[in-house]
Amino acid sequence: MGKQITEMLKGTLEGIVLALLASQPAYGYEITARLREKGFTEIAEGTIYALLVRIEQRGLVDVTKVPSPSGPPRKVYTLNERGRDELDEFWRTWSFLADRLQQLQGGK
Amino acid sequence: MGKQITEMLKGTLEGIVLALLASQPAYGYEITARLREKGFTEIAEGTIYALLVRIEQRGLVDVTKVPSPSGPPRKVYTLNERGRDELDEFWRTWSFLADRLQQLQGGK
DNA sequence: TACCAGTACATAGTAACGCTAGCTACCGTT
DNA sequence: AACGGTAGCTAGCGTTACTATGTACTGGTA
Repeated sequence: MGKQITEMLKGTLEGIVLALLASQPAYGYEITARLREKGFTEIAEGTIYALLVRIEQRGLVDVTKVPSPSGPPRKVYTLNERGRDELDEFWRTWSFLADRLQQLQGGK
Repeated sequence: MGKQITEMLKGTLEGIVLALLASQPAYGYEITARLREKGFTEIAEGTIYALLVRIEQRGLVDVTKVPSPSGPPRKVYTLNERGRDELDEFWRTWSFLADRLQQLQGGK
């Protein structure tokens, strides 16, 4: 895939990560791995860490530091109330866009 | 809607405009109006003109100047071969993303 | 011991894009 | 003359993903 996916991810990647965290808390390295499993093979690690910094600063997640058996300590992110609100809003916005694009794609 | 849609439109707005042009040629002012009809009420005119400049420079459209009965001359944009290729690629990328988001939204 | 791969986090600089806020200009009506 | 609708254009800004690189902890192996 090319640059199109890079631009499309702007605005959606945050929602994707919030959705992952909604199913269960996770740390950065783990999130990157999960995304790769789900088909997002080209997302750079650095992108995820930067995004996590942002959502932490906006107060969408709670953070705890947990020792790792196989490396440096992990920063585990848990979605909080505000994060869930933001995720709801994300799904509404996404649906708005997806509905309209489906119309465009199907009907002439 | 808030800032989420602004970020989400990055990458998709171009595809949306290409899709509009695929159904029939149009000029900037007209495209803005059509978008508003389709529910994209908050897209600024300036955004569309800048986008049209970009896709013209990338050679995705052919341009002809047509006199208007009610104002300055119109720049009519017609999707060409490369534009159609780009649009196909856009739909593939969009489907990739939409499929994965649907999985995320539905299944836990 | 030295090296390396895997794990885990972080950041400075860059490119791309939509938005804000303006501007010019043509036309018909008031 | 003034105004609203039509039509196009642009400089500067904020946000975001990517590139590239660095640090550091652990365990295995040459």
